[in-house]
Amino acid sequence: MQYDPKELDRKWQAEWAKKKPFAALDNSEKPKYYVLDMFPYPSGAGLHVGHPLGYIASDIVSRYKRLKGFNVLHPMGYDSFGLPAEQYAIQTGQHPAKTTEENIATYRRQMDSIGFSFDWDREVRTSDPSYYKWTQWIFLKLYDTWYDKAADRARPISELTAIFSKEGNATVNAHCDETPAFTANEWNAWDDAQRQTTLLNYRIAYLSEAYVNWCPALGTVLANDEVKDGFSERGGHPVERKLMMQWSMRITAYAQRLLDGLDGLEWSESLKEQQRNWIGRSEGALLRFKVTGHRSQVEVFTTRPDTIFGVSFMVLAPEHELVSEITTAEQKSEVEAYIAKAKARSDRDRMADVKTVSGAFTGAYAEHPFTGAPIPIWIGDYVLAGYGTGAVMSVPSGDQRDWSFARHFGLPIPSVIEGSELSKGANESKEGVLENSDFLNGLPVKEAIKRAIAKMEALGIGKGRINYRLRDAVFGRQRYWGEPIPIYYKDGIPYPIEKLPLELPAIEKYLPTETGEPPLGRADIWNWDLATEQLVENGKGYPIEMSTMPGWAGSSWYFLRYMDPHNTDAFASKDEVNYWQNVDLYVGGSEHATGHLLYVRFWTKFLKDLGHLPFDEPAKKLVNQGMIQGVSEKIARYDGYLNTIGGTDATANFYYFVNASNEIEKKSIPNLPGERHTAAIFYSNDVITQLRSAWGRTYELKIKETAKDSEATYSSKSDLPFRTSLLHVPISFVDNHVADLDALRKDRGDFEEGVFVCTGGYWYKGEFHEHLAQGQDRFTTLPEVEKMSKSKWNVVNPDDIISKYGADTLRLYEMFLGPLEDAKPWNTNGIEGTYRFLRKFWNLFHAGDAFAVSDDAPTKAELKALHATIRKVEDDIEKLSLNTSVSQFMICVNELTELKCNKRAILEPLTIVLSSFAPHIAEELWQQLGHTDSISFATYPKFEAAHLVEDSFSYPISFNGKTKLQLELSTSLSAAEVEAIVVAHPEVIARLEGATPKKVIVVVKRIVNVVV
RNA sequence: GCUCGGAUGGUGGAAUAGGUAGACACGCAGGACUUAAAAUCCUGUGGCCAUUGCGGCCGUGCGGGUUCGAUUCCCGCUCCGAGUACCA
Repeated sequence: MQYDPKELDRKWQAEWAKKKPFAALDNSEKPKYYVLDMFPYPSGAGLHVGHPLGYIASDIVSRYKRLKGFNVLHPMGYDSFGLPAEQYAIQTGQHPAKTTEENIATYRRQMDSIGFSFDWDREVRTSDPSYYKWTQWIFLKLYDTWYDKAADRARPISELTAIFSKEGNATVNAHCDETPAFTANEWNAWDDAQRQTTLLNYRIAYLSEAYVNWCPALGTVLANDEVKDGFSERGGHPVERKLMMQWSMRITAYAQRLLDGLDGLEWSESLKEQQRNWIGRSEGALLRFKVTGHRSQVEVFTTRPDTIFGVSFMVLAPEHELVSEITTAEQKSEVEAYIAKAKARSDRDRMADVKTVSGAFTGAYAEHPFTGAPIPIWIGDYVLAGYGTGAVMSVPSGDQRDWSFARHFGLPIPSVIEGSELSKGANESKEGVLENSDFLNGLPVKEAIKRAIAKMEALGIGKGRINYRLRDAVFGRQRYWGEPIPIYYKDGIPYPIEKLPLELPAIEKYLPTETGEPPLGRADIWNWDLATEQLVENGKGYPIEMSTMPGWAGSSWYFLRYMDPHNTDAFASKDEVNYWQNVDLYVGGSEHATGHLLYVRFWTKFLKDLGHLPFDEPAKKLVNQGMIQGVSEKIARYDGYLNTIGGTDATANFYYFVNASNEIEKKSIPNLPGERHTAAIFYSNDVITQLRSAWGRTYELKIKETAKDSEATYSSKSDLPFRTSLLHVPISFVDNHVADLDALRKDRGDFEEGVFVCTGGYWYKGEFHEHLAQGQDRFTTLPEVEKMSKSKWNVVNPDDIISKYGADTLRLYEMFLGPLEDAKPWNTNGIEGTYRFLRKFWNLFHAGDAFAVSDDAPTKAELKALHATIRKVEDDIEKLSLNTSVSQFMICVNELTELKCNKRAILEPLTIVLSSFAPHIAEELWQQLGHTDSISFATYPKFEAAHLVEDSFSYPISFNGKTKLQLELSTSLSAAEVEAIVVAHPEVIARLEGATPKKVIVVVKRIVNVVV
């Protein structure tokens, strides 16, 4: 029997689908282990080779843990609400549910073909009403909760209203919006509308008017983590700031807990650091400055209250609410002009241009809280409205931005730290001693900060304050394909819809309405009838919220649903939650660091606060698999002789260069006459997918594979007028007729060269000519590593690998590429090696076509090979160092092949160890070994150290740390005995040339070092 | 700018706890088998020098340090990658 991976894949995948050996048990005495992958958004493109990397790793762990006796929960599902399906729906009119369904089918087929051991009976889809019923339920809990800072946890609103009716809000220490004080009597006298309006200031899910990231092209608002450099993360459309009524989540209430919780997590340091930076805690003081001649005060946040005597001016953000109030008549026009200018600048421009200093003087002055000195108040766009209080006390001697501003506008720069050199820039160091600072003089900075805050608090002008960069998360999206927010409005006041799920209504078109409402504004039946708790025709009930939830809503709790996916009474039963607890190993991409991974922690802590969970972190251990990048071959040089009909026109020789930003740079070739043309070729692996010329023509090319003189033409699905496909040709073929090519060869060893024959045409001197040249045009490409993406023509599909080598080879090879967490370009260079390994493994069991395993007793060498592997693989899986496990398997099989080992006592346990990596071949051989049950029910073999004990060890003998010879000595010898043998050894004596060693270091079973 | 990673042969990458640098694999070169090719197998493969023999020297981005001994620890650089950015 020959190793036939395709047949084994088919056979065992069918068997697993039928017998479900990977089902997690609901009521088990076994210890649990929860291995979770980040579930995918099912895009139309399907999986590429990068996606399965993490899934393969987690699958290996899952299968291993089962062998180790754990009840393993290893589920998979789909994050199936989202923008692309909706965009596609807008273009085609197809319901997003339909395309989503189709995409899921593709994903499922591809995942099955890799042989993952998911428990598919637990699949979840965030767009399924039976799932989002609970997303909506959690939303209502968030709506019905406030954050008690005193108790440091979320509490039901009912407990808040109870306090209000007894004591008003004076005693409440809540994380909330600014709310005027009221008494119990006032509260009790209010009508419901007024109470509800007030409560919105306290609710964790709340409606408020706020500046949001508005993306006009997408017609929706976006959360901060969905905006990158002023553009939407999806689609890359410009984003602007807009004041809107919006649902938000008071995640800021959890800022400190989200920060503290990181310490106990086994997540990568870089990921924890990203979250820490995103939360952005800074300690300092909040203090108020009186504005001369006004009742209003300017409040500022500073991390350096010690530099208070270095304040020489203040700057407000242009949007600051006090600007219009305090600006003097003389300065009014200047200030207004500046505000107008600042508004016109997009965030993008503002960010790109951080060097330019700009601002305007308001004409107003504040009073220094200690000296009473007048401090001019300016506005400037380097102060952000959204951070701190939107105003700063400027200390030009201690802050570079303040320093630049002061320099630009000729404001004073008083020194407050001894020895500051202020002619070239500010002194931002936190080391140093205060000067010119009244009661702070002579104190070191850290001490002065404490003293300053104490004094401010004593005088009642300020207080110590911790500020966070983290913003509340905008929750509403003006989209169709998301969870409806279960809220109706009565006189503009929001109320919850308790009857869930509130299902997404059908609509005709998926665009916003003509009046600018979200797509749900197109639904005819989107009113709520209170009496019947039913949807009713618009106008017959209360209008329902038209925005939907963001993509991160469904993914913020999905790990809980897997525990009990079919429960209709709760998101998951208490029993299941208590048994499975949180995720033991979570595998996914680091791009979710400040989005999903923050939100899921937030919701977990929230649900813990309400008593629904016994833990407050979703995942104990998290591993980020590195991105598998694609390699795009880009033309670095192209030499073409453009032949016209009837003759060769060598004057059209041209040359171009594709630079790093994928732009084509024209380069002229000295001493060669003619017009210069440019072109770019994109291809993946062996096939060029596209040739675009700079003059707008795309060529179809017929390729000559010159080495074998066979012709190959590739057709394409593209609707481009001409189409290109190329094969590599051996470098030796290329007649390098242009001198620069040699320079290129020297610079880079990784280029490819080829020749193509063009049967398309080209534009020359304004005329189109059919191209008849054969084998004349030459190109040189350089590979460039970039993200694998459809638009870059560099996607490698796992299906191709599987159909050629089978799933086990793909699994092993992806692990063998390198450390799981490293980013690495995809290449198939080594795939033959892993395939060869599997065949060698198979051959251990077979003699010719016959299964031939003997029951003879194993030798010591065979046992050693086996047990070294048992231990190494076990250690490696715990560390997720899976590339070295694959190496170990190769070493072991090489040794067993050498030993001609075909013994059951060795091969059977080895098959179990390998089964988590290469399950198909393992199942087959397990069956051939006579087992009827799936190998996933086997037990991981026990490592026995005795088999690795050696009688002798080959000591490396080094002189001054440099190894010179080996001595085979018994391992039972003591250090002193080894030393005695070594110094008496003739070769050692010869090397010493009569000298006496100063010292001999012996580390038993490791090394001997003779110091001369 | 700041934060966090990283730098080892032609390539991907190994190297418990400071203890034989380069495991394993690819590629390449030579050989066997074959009409031929594929597949398979064998041998070699960090660099330089010597190869009539043993061998010798250098070598983990660069410069220092600690140590009997440093890819590993410490100090100072260079370069690359990722994240983040007027955050007061």
